[in-house]
Amino acid sequence: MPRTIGERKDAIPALAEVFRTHGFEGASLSLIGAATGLGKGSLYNFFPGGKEEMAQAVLDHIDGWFRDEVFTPLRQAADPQAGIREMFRVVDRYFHSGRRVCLIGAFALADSRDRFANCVKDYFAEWVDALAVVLRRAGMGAAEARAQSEDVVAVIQGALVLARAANDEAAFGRIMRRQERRLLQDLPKA
Amino acid sequence: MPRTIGERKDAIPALAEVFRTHGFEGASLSLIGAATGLGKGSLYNFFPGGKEEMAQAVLDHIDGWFRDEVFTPLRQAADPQAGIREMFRVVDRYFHSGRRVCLIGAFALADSRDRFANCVKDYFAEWVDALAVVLRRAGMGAAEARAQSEDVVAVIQGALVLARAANDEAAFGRIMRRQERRLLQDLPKA
DNA sequence: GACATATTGTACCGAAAGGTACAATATGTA
DNA sequence: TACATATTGTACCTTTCGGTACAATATGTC
Repeated sequence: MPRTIGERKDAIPALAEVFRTHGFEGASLSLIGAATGLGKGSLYNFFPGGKEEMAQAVLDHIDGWFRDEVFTPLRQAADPQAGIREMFRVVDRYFHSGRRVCLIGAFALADSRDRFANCVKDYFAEWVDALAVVLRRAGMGAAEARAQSEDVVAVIQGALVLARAANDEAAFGRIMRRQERRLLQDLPKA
Repeated sequence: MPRTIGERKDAIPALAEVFRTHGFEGASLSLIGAATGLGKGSLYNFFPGGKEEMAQAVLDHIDGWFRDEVFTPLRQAADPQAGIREMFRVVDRYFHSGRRVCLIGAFALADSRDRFANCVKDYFAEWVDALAVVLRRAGMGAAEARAQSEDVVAVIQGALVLARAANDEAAFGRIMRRQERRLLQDLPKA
């Protein structure tokens, strides 16, 4: 039954890049067409809801990726310390060491936030929550775990802003490494 | 000589709000007209360069404001501790305790960064630099002062992202207060 | 009041936006 | 090969975009 000349999900990485680079408003259908190599026919075949559905698909994909590669591993880490270290490693890789922007963070600042409020909200809430879980498992009190998690997630987003503003990818790595060290130091001694 | 029915600078706060809310691409001339109460005639009379000049004027205004109210007071604070506390107070007020977004941070994430690269870059560089100056004056080593400053500026930007993403203004205040406390604690004892 | 200059509203422009319609084509199944 | 379905390119639609032209008006100076 499936015709499978192209597939909807094949377009998602290219879509993500376009939205990351130009934002929701700035990502015109002609840019999207160029980036994905798809004409309007295919685009509206795969995403009948137009741009909004395309962006939603990208957000869902990112959500899923972070759940599988970051949040769940964090929550289930056998060794909390190792789990935290792994989170920083994976996140650094995901953001291309600061050369890549967080689409959800960018959407949060623009008025596209209202359009995708649930996704945007849940993404950060889940991240903070997962990190808090592993910190508690490392022996930290509930209140401090929550506070530290909020700070870490915030600083990661801020580091992306700073790195891109200064056009200095190295800044992202510096900030991430310092944050990792501080967080591990603040862990109760085993 | 000046006709002074309206004035260019009177439009800047409204312009800033529009760009903050909708981003550069999203701020259409009709939105701008509605927000400022000015028709195209006036708009292009005051800003012959169009949208780009309007945004540039807003960025310049923000730059100047932060220089006068944040950076210079920081650098010249008689008492470094008090200066730092004052910075957090002024910044919290400026961002309406997290209800208001940082236009320059938002521009940094969007592709408007390239258009206004110098402004965006200098804003953060100056902030980090001014904070590092006061930290050194408080007795901190040069390297650590720089690192701490970078972290603080990053976390402020990240806090804005988080607060807006979660639609939870209180988050901004929480993160700011924790950061202030941590920074003051890390100061060398007098 | 007359004049030069600043300010403003309106009409208009070409280009590009997002989206729709649909005929042409490719594919898998029988 | 014939058929049903999925995919795709093209032409086209309306609306809005940023911007320009310019006549009308308001203002200050003399």
